[in-house]
Formats: sequence, structure tokens, C-alpha cells
Amino acid sequence: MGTSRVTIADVARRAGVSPTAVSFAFHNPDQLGAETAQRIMAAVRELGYAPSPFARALVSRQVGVLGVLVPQGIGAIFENPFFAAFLQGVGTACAEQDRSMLVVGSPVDGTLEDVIARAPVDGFIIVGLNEGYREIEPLRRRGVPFVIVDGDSETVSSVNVDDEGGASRAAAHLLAAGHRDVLVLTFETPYGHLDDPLHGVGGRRLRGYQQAFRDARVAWRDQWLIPSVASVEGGRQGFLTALRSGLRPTAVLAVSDAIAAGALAAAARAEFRVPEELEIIGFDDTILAELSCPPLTTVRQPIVDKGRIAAELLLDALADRGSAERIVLPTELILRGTTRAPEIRTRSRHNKHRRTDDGV
Amino acid sequence: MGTSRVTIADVARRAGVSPTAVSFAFHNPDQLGAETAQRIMAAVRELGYAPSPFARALVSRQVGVLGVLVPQGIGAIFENPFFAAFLQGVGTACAEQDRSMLVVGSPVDGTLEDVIARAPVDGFIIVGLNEGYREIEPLRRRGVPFVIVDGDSETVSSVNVDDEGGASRAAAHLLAAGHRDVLVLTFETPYGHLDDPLHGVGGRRLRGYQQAFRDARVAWRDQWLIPSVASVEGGRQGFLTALRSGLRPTAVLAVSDAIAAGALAAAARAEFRVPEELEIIGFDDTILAELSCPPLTTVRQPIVDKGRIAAELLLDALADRGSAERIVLPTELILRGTTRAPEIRTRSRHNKHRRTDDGV
DNA sequence: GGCCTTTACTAAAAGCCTTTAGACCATAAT
DNA sequence: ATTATGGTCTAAAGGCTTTTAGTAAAGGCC
Repeated sequence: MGTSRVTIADVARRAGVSPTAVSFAFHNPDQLGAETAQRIMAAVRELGYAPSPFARALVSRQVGVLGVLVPQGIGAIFENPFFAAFLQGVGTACAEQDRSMLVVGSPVDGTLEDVIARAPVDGFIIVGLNEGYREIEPLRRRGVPFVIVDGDSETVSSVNVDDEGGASRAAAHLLAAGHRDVLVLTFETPYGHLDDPLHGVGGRRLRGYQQAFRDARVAWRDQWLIPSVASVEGGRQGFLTALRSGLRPTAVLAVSDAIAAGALAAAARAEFRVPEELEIIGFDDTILAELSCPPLTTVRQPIVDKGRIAAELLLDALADRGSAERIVLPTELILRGTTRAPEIRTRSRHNKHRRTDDGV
Repeated sequence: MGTSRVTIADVARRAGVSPTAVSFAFHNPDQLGAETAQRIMAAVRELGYAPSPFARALVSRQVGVLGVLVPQGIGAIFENPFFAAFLQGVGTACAEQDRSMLVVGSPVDGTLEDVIARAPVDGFIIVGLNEGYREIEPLRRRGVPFVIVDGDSETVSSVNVDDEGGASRAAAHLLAAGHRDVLVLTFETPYGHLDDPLHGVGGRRLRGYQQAFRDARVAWRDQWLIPSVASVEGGRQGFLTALRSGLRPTAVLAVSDAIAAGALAAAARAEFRVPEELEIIGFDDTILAELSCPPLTTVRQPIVDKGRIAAELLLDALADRGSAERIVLPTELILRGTTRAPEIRTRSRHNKHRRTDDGV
């Protein structure tokens, strides 16, 4: 408060050495006589000196911080179990290198660009934005390395999962069980130029569903597609909207577990028996899927790994080792309680389906 | 990579002005002629200039980052739904001021102290550590403001909840229903000097339970107290340990929802009917409580608010307004599916209990 | 025309650290 | 005895920006 910061010069004076020596005492003790080094560290303790992270970063060009950029309100980020798992992966990789993690979301007033520009990080993990996106141009110019997650990139590393494959397997599972009246709940993307439903993970998953319909020669009907807010509440609304427009689905494909859980809740309220009268398949395999009642059949993606791998790729880029890699992680259909047991009918068939997704 | 950063001097040269003018163009455009300001901004765009956050922070003593310090492995942090909610609160307050949020956990190799020392933040929110804790001394000396959450402080602001009250109400609820064989699952705190079970939130909650036993004149038995790892798995193990040592509880008090959920799962496996044969009360009211089957009766604490308020207090401290405040938020017993409906017997009594916790 | 005020801009310092190149001294090698 | 070696330590530059104090020119006023 009142007293001004204690600087390296203060310590140097106290210990009767040059500032250089103090710096060496921290980073290069071997350069110093043992006795001197001790005297310096004693002065450090007495004065309670800690180097300014900013001055240090200014010269060493390293802060020890990895940024995670998610173009959503921070509230939305932490309500979404996907991000909890993802950040766990990123954080784990950070902790292994004694780094910490900066979470950057869309600000309430200012622009995302400003917040990015001011972020004190060594590099960024950018989630859900393609490389070409305007807001990230400044990063490139500032020379801040970044990697892309759930988005496309030609020039930097990216981590994605096989959304289309997973979605297609989910849809195929339902179609093989004979369903024709399948309600599809997709993301209603609220982000301007990302609005095109063929963009982003929502678009990919949708394409996967459609592919399965084509493969099974079942007609795709756009009226059975309901865009929903990406939350439990959104899923509930989506399902109700469907009912109100007169649809009577026997199965639901949801592009996220949250949406699926909402649909499940709404269905239970409307006295559908799940899975006997209504089968539901979600996406992601977040904690929601495991905990819902009954537990959700869903397409699992390795979320924690995704975060960890993204962080590792970024660390590679920071160390200037490794070149741009495009990782695509597998997805897997996890059968739980919102689909009927398929073993009786089509065990071999489904096993085949499930096997298409190994390898990285 | 190859090209070195473009600095303010480059822009100045390009626009034919001094670096000062460029700085003014950003922060004080009124000081400049309109035409000059435009020329400068044009040069900024052409060169793709972005000020270095570090140089800027060095002089302005502001980075726009709030740190959240949790003395646990980052993996553990993000597996815990409590922190998701808490960070949501902190993040919301950050976003409102165009700041971002740095999450600092215990590193794998290095020391917490080092990571703290290097963290580029304006201030810290410290969770679960008392003011006197060694690791935070450097912060005080470095002059980094901080607030304490779930811990005690004489000199800085703190945010806590009425853990004892909530725990006591939970225990009283069970005792009033006639339970005598109550299994108590507490935290097994793995952090050195925090190991004393009377420290930390675990200790407070334990004291609350014990108080209720005293009030109800029911003997407290230490063999019925099982320390458990703070996770679903930990709760499962804790319950099984109890069974193996021959305990046959009719009710469970768990100091967190995760532990309660684990106990619930283990109980279901062991063919206990919940709540008919076994009543369970958790703590926190995280998403786990709502989603478990049956949904968990629990002691709710306002987690998101807790985070938001902590951030706001820190922002106050940063702005040098307001003095150290001690906030204690209320807790509330939320009756759900793991306890039997109490209305029949003791409605008025329980309402009275629930009312003791309003006000901030 | 001399003095004062504005306006538009700049020089220089401050902010704090790391790193490079080199000084100085004592000891070992030739 | 002289040079090389190695161990300790320092001076000074560099990293990039903001801010304070101040200059120079233009205009207004008496």
C-alpha cells in the first residue's frame, strides 16, 4: 500500500553486490561464490523480495502462462461440463511444466480483441474458432503462437475429434433399430458469422447424422431438425417445441449431452418411457451423461485428452519443436440406459460400427 | 518466429511521430491532432502493432488479470463441480470489467510459492487457505492484494459460508427423524499442516454436526467418522470401509456432494433402499446433487455468488476502495430424494431450522 | 509588438529485470 | 617469471511502454 515495491537494486544494496549478482543468485547460482549466494538470498528473505513477473517477462519473453480462449461468456463456459473436462486436460499439461492457465472469454462490454491483446500469455489455445477468424489475426501479428481446437487450420496445429463419424454411428444405431421418426436437436449458434449450421462442431455432427440417413436410405426431413440453446434448459425447450409442432418422435439425436439431458427430462415429464418408447443419444460423454437417470447413451469424445494434447502441441510450438500437426481423436458410441439393448438383434453389426473409430 | 516484434518505435517511425504520440493515439487521442491520430492508427494497422502487455503492465501496474489460487492439483480442481461454479462466479465478475482469470493450482514438480511468485496478476483470490499460511506471505510482501475464501483473515477481506450452521441443521434433521446410527464421511485432507480436521471447511462442518449431536443429546462416536477422499470414488470407498468395519448406518452425513454421491452409489450396490432404509445428506448443492438418482438432499451454499463476491471484494481492494470485509453467506438445507419427506411429522420445526440462515 | 494561453507534439525518465561482454584476481601450467 | 585458466563479480545494454515535464508554434489580447 504505502511502501513502494522492493526491487532487485534494493536487495543488491543490502547484500553489497550488483543487481546482476542478485539475478544470478536466482537463476545461475553456480556463477556465484557459495557464501555470496547465501548472503544474497538472506537479503532477499529479509526484504521480502520477489522479482516482478512483468519485468521478467519483458526480457525473457516467457510468463509461464497458457491462455485458453473461448468465444463465449465466461458464465456459459463454466456451466458447460465439457469445458470443465477440457480445462482439466489443459491444466494438467500446464501443471506438469509449472505453468498456470489463463481463461479468456467474451467480455461483457469490451471486445474480445481487446481482451486478447492484453492477455499476458505465452500462447493461446483457441476453442471453436477457425484460423481465419478476424479476432485472432492480432495474435498472429503479435507473434503469439496458438493452436486451434474444434476448428480448422492450415498453418498451426489443431486438435479435433471425429465428430462426423461419431454422429453417423449414433444415427446409424437408431436407424438400424428401425426408427424413422427421429428428432434431431442441434446447436442454435448465437455467434454471428459462426451462424452457418454447417460451421463448427454442430455442423459436423449434423453432417454425420445426415450421412447415416443417406447410408440407410432413410429420407431426411428438415422439420425434424430443431435448433436448441446448448444447455439442459435448451434441450427441454427443444423437445417441447417439437411436441408442440405435432411431432411424435420415437428417438432423439442430440448434438450435446446437455441438450439430450434436457430432452430426457422433458420426455419424462410428458410421460414418455425411456428407452422403451423413446430412445435418446447425446454427444460428448460429459459427466451429465453418466449421472442422468437413466444414464445417457452418448457419443464419447476424449475431452480431457483433447485439452491435454492441445496444451502439449502449444508447448511444442513455444519450444519451436515439432511442426503444425493435425490431430483427430476418435469418438465412440457408448451404450447406456437411454437406448435399448441391441445385443439380441444385431450384435455383430453394431460391433462393426463401433470398431470403425480406433486409431488416432 | 523469424521477424522480431513490431514495437511502438516502429509505428512512430512509420507515422513520422514520436513514440509518445503513438501511445497517446491509444490512450489519449484528444491530445493529438485528428489527422495525426488517424495517420498513427493507420500505421498501427499496417504494421499489425499490438502493445506488449508486459511492458504495459510494468509501467501501469495493471494487467487486467485476477488470479484464483487453489492449493490442489489442477486435475482435482476441475473434477470438482464446486470449482466450476465458483470459477463461474469469479469469471462473471471479471468479464464485467473486461478482465480475465488466471487459475493457479499446485504444480507437479515445483512449489506453489514459485508459481505464485511468477503469476502475472493484479490480485489473488485464495481458496481454502488461512491468511497465515506460509505460501501466501510472499504475496503480501510483493504488495499483491488478495482476498480469502473459505479461510480466516484478520487483515484482508474474506468470504465464507455458514458451514457450521448448515452442517448442524443437516445433522439435526437426521437426529430429529430418530436416527442414531449416523455414518459421518469427512474430508481426508492431504495438505500437510491443513491436516488437522478442525481446520478448513471440513473441520467447520464436522463441528456443526457435533453441535447438533450435543443439542440433541445424542452421543457422538468417533468410530462412525470415516475420513474420505473428496470425490465420488472417495465416498464410495468411505461407505464400503464403514460396512467392512461392521457399521450398519441408517443415515449418512457427508461433507460434500461428491462424497455423498459415492456413498449413495455404494449403498445402492449393497442393496440399501434410499431413502427408506438409508437417508443421506450431502453438502454444497453442486450439480451432482441435482443429478444423482435419487436427487440428493444437501446443504446448499451459494457457490456462484461466493465467487462473484470474492472477485468484487478483490476489485474493491485493487481500487483502494472499501476496507476489509468479512462476508458470511447463508447455507440452506435442501430436501430432495435421499431423505424421507419430513412434512408429516415436524413441518413447523424444520421450517424454523431453515429460517435461521437468512441475511448476509 | 510583447505577453499569455492553447494546441500539438517530443525528450527523457521511470518502471524492473536479464544477459552479454568483460574486468579483476588468484591459482595452475609452462 | 610469464601466460593461461578459471572463478567471481560488475557495467551497461536491452527489452517496451507510459507519463511527466517541457518545447515550439499559433493565436488572442491589451
